[in-house]
Amino acid sequence: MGYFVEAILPLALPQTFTYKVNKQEYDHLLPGMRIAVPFGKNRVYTALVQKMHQTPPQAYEAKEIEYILDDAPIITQTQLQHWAWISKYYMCHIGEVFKNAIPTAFLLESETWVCLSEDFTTGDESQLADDEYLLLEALQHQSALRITDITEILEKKTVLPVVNRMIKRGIVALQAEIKERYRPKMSRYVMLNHVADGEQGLVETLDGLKRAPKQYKTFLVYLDLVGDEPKPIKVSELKKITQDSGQAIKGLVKKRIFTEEMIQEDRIQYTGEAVVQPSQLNPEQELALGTIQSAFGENKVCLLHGVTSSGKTEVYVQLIKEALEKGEQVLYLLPEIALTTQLIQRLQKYFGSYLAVYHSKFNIQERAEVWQHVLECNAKAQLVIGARSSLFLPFQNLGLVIVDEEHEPSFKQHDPAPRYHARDAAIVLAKSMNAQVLLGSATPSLETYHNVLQGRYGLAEIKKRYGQVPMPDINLVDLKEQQKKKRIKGHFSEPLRLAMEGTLTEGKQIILFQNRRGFAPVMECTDCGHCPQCPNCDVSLTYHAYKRQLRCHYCGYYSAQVSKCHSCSSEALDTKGLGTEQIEQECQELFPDARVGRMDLDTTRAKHAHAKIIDQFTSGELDILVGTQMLSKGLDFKNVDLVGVLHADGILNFPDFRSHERGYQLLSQVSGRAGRHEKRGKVLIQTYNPYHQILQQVSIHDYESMQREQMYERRQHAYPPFARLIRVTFKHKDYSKLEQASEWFVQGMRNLWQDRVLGPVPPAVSRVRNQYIQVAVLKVPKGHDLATIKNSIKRIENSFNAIPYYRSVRIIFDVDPI
DNA sequence: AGCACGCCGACT
DNA sequence: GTCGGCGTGCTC
Repeated sequence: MGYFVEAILPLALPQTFTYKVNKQEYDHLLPGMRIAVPFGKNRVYTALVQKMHQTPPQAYEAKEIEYILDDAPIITQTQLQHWAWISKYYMCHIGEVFKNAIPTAFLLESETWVCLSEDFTTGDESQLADDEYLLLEALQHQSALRITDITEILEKKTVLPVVNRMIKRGIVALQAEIKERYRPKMSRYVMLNHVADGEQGLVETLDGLKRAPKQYKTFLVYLDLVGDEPKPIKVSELKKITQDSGQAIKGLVKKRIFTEEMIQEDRIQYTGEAVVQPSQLNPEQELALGTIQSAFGENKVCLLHGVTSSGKTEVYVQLIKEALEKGEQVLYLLPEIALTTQLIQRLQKYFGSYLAVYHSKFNIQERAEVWQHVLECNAKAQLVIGARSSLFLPFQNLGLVIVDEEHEPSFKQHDPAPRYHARDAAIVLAKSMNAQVLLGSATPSLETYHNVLQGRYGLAEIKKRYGQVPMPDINLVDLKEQQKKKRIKGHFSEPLRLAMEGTLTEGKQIILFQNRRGFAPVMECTDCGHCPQCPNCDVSLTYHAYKRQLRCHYCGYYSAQVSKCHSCSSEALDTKGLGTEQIEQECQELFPDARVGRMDLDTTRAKHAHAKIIDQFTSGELDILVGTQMLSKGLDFKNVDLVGVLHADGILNFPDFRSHERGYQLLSQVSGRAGRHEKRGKVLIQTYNPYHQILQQVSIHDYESMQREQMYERRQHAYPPFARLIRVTFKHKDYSKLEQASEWFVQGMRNLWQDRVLGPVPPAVSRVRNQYIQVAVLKVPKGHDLATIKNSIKRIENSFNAIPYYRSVRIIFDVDPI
């Protein structure tokens, strides 16, 4: 007898682990609380209590827990069940779900510290080796050192033998310390003091500052930055604009015109109250709302299929409002790229302080805070808007889930495990909590649409744009013909150039869309055709003009630009291909007076670069914006009249069964950026194949035909939504071992499922970070029991791992891969 | 997943 | 002879 706890550790291990607790701890602990537990020789992990019991383990002696971290569960029972579902459905370990689901601030990490032993006395240093002496000396200056510090001090990789020798001789000792990972980043902000508030106050204040020109200027800049509502402004930002050394601000604080406060970064945006009542719905929206509500009445998931800028958000707002009034929690899921300040500010106007944002870009304390609010059903986070991971928040009283841009592939987590689809997991979660689910899109995924056609989901449609704005006028430009007539300059056809010229003269804005960085320029030798390759991955290096470097997009490898061909030593090197950078340059050459901006992963990796470019574009500081797909989501630019797609074929011609569906979605979404207000927008799509079905369908906004044709194809070839896929990826650095091993595994699968197994084949990029890759796919037709099949795959994996030679090959399962 | 342990080649 | 590489096995 005794008291035990089953603990989930944040590791990719199949089982839970059993620890011993005393009676008192046993009475206190509940499933969902965190505990610190010893694991292995020298480590401590934050684990989660899965359940309590009194059955001692047979095969080993359970260790005691280190201590308890919570007074109450931070994970609900429902959530634990949902985690179990995710780990089973997506074939991953529960520990991986745990690690991914929880804000990192909740996962303490143990760190081993080395310090001088208590019974060490100076005097016996004489027999020490050089590095031992170095370590001792370092410890006499600093009381404790991390292993990584020691690695630096001794300038070698393996320092543990040295440390161990010294432990044996009683000179040093180890300390395991648990530390909180998080340290909030505070910045100084200033805000208008209440005294100076109001029109009257402002005038008086300005009068009072007449004799302090620097302060006067600073004050004006502040007013300019805040706009109508008083909010704190970062001191460093203010300083930068006013070129102030800090004296002026100090003066203003001293005069009590400003108040000073330290505010945590990123937390600033969600103050402020609801200021606007939701607007009246138009008849189409009203109708859609009714349909949605009746689907909810039958406890059905409902799809809201509304064309771009049909005002789907207003319908959401209505539903959210109703749920909030009932005191229910609401989760609003969006793809990461659509989580822009634009949308958040808009929702904030309606819901004010009920709104919380949960998103990986926010700091970990902020996330931990939202977590707490949700757990306590606090009104401050009654409405959560976030990317896929917000699915894991500890909702207790969830009433409504909205999955906006439901078709977006980024709802599926790719790496690391759990490789879950947020939309699908949200539907499962909502079912278990009796919450309603609304999926929204202008271009629904075929999976969802299939469910609609089958009658499983309800369907509400809005076919008109909001406020009588007509759908954009989409034209296809035949590049082949243009080429024949020699009308192409760079990558711009004549119609596109003319349209751009016209738009610029009218003072309107242009968005140019160039899909994916895969088309980034590669260096090529014009003599022998050689093109520099990444030494670690199976891809060509791409040329980045702004740093004059060749870079690998897969592993980050880079080299200075080469001046000679490695293969034939010729100096005739040229960049070919089509990247956003090159388009930007060409734009500048064609329209020297236009102000051109660019947005892609490279320009926007820096923290606020993204927002800055969008701001510049919105405020009219830029005329032309060149970018990748991140431009297609959630942005509402009022002044854009023209959208140009430079090379549509690149979107349609890649070898994936979803490429046509994806192409339709992408092009429709991008086109939707044109003419969102008043005037009818124009879209020009350049292509070598203007008769392509998908392009034709895009140009007349014919989702219906696209859907019907694609469904037919999918049914013919037994692809989703008519079958489920399970992808198995194999990775190893030894190519021939990988080949043998994957062949062995796939043979095992083929014995059970014959020709429904595809592969193994190397993927498009067959080596990344020096690891070779093979991929196999199993098609599971609808009606087969997925759980049984997964068990069989797991059994094959077990036999596979029993073969020592194969065991080092990494196997990754991806259920419903995207 | 980490991380220790143990075996083997390549350098002082 | 030690250093550092990598394969193997274990973690309650």
